[in-house]
Amino acid sequence: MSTSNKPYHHGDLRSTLLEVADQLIDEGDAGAFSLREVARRAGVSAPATYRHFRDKEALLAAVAGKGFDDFGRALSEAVAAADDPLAAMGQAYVRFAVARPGRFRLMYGPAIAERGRYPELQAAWIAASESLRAALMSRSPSAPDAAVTSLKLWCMVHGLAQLILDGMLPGYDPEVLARAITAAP
Amino acid sequence: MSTSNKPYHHGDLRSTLLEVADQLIDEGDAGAFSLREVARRAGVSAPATYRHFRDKEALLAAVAGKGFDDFGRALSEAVAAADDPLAAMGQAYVRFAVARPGRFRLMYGPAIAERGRYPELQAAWIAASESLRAALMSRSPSAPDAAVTSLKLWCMVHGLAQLILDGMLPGYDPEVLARAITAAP
DNA sequence: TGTACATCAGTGAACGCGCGTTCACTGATGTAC
DNA sequence: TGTACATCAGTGAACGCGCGTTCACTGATGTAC
Repeated sequence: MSTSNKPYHHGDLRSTLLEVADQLIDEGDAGAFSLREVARRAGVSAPATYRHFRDKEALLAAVAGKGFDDFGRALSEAVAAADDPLAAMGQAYVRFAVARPGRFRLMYGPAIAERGRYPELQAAWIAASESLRAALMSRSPSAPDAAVTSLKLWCMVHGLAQLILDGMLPGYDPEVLARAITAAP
Repeated sequence: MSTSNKPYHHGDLRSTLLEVADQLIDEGDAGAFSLREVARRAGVSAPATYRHFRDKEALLAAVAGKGFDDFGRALSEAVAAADDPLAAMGQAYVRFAVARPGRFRLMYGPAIAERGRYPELQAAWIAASESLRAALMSRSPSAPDAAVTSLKLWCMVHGLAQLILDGMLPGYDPEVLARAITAAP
């Protein structure tokens, strides 16, 4: 079949579905995401998605995996170019969450019941967590309590992102909050 | 009608619905919550719920409000009895989340689109945040950067709770993590 | 005490909906000879 | 070059489902006289 017969997607359908799903995840209220809507936007029938993903959750897992890829990249880029790697990471972390709340919630939230069922997702998370760890350890890499300090910092930054997304800090600029939180003591 | 005709709930239906909904919110995977299931468990027809709540979201908001009441109470009880109020609060915070993840997610998450539409929920949150604030300020109440320090601590504790619920810290005992995080520096 | 009446919490039936997933199929593409 | 055939990505129809919500109703309860 020629490309002109399928005007709504170019290249392989799998990538198109991923892109569309990645967009859709950030629209409307939570739970508005559906396989059928993804197919509709890709200009394809709903069953066609089953050629590329086992089921709805597998598609979500793929989107989440892509999310962690982007996340890791964003973190390490921010860290690489910064004087204060930790502060840069914190700001990048929060910026990532604020830019795409639905994607962030998908990545961290309960929509995917067992992450262990998706090796690619697992791998993407592990890769991202390496970038994260590097930034978390940047201030005092060899202190005896480095593990606890890292955990504290991660919780702090992650908690800030969550609280902002959940509307618990209304009226504050996320960037300002992120800077305040990650400022060197 | 006599009480014996309605064996599944005692006292006013509104309270029964609240209790049942509060239980249900922590069962199964997210999104399994439905008005119809709540009514079923209360031994009542689905439309009966509309005598007591405008709609599904209003019921959820009521449950969330009750959640914040309990939350605030748990925090201040923990704080009151402790040598180290901050550590006690942190542990109570995490314990609350771990004990009832669904309820915690409902309270903080996006299930209720606009919290502002539910004055009781708003009030419950404000009351709970007072207990929280008291604990957050307990270590250095008059330091010049008390606001930022409080925010940091809140983010830290909240982030830890979220990361545990989201399965990002598998294999660790939540209590131990909470203690580690809130230990005095 | 008895009766007419208003109130109102709860009922059962029905509405329209969109969902995830399955099924048998079609028709284009690539390959073997 | 031509032909028979296998492959396989995508289709349209259909499945069964449970949902939130509305509607006209019933029947018990409380009140006024």
